[in-house]
Amino acid sequence: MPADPTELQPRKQPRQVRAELTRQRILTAAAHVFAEYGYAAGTTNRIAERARVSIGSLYQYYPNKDAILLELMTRHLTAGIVAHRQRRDAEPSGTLEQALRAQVRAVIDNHRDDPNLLRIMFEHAPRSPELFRKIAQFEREHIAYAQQLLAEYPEVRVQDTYVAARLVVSTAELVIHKLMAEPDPLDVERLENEMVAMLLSYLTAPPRAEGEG
Amino acid sequence: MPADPTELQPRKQPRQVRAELTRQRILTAAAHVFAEYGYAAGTTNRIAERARVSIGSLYQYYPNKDAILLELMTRHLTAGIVAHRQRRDAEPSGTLEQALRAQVRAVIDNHRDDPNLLRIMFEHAPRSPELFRKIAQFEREHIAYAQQLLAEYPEVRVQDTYVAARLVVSTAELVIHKLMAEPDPLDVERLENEMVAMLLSYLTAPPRAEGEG
DNA sequence: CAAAGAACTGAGTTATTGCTCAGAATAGGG
DNA sequence: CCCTATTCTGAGCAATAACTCAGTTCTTTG
Repeated sequence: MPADPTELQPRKQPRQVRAELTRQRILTAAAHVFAEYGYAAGTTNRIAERARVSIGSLYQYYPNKDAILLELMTRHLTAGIVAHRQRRDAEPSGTLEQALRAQVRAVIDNHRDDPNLLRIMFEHAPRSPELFRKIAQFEREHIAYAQQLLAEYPEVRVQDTYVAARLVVSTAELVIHKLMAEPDPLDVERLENEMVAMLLSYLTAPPRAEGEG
Repeated sequence: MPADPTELQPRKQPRQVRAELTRQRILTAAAHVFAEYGYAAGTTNRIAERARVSIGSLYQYYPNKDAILLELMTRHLTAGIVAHRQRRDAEPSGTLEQALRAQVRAVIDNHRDDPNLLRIMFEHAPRSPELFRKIAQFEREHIAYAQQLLAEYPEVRVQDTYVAARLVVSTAELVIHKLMAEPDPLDVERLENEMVAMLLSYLTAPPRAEGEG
């Protein structure tokens, strides 16, 4: 439990090429080890062993175990944000259904990347303030984008686009990850269609009178 | 990591009243300690200390740490299943909206119980086969009930009630827990209404032609 | 090619924690 | 009130894992 936040920064900046390679090897090994053993049982010695690097080298670049997971998460989220912005700025969104489908696909692809590592990072997040902050920031950006998107379509008839955006983003993320996971993963195409259908019908349903039903 | 499944059974059955009290104190203390420190940092010594019981006593009733969490989870799920069956068998379900609302409310109440402990149990589940099995069984029952419910309402126009049931159950569970959690929890009443609206519109939307939109 | 410093090594230190066990305290039946 | 069974105690054992550091190897540079 690091009290000093600088303790999460890498200890030394590599000056030689081999050092950069070592860093990269450690990171790759950590991703595999965490995904296979989980965070607690993914020991630093195991990571070093898998990276074919001595434990001492590992601690030259990462002051502690948390710092390794933090960097993995940072890289993952950064890549996600970049891809996200590219999609947003590149082509026009098309119909509402197309836009929703694009978002749903992105989550599905994200899951396929490395479900185990992903799960471990998100599980560990509540105990690591740094991770928590990073994820929260990412989510905020996600929701802001979704809200902005909803505002573009007149057929979206929800009362409050902020609440709707949060609901849509959470639903897509959580439910897709859940239903793609073991045991009994759902057929991906089916899942995609149902998810799009659900979000679409929610967003475009006529506003309901109080106490209707 | 217990290899022998009998290692998860309590070691001895209490014969005197004080023993039963000790057992209960340990369990209550464990719930608090796990909720506050998480599973890894919630050490058995801390639990014993909080229960004002010696560490030796703890190990007379629980063969290892996992067994404590397992019993907490078992009690929680059992209570959930019982309440669930009572709701199902007691009154008629009413309209579809009313039935959905009842389910959504149940999840909300469930969350309010003890969100931290709940999160920890579900996080730890993947690493504990026993826990995993218990949860899976509970979910299966949940889905089966939902599927049966959907079949009762002609206005439900989904293709496959099994898939729809899984979607509905997962969505309610995950999204509610997420949006009620820190940071920035949503207003509960609002959440309830939106969730019901989303599920209802999904279930009753007219079937969509292929490639529509 | 030699000196300086960057990078690497891995046995060992330190701290933590799950869990044991020998014995003390308490309860209940005769 | 004694004897046996039950319950409780807590110092300490054993295992594990994060992390250090003194010394070695490799790179670069003047």
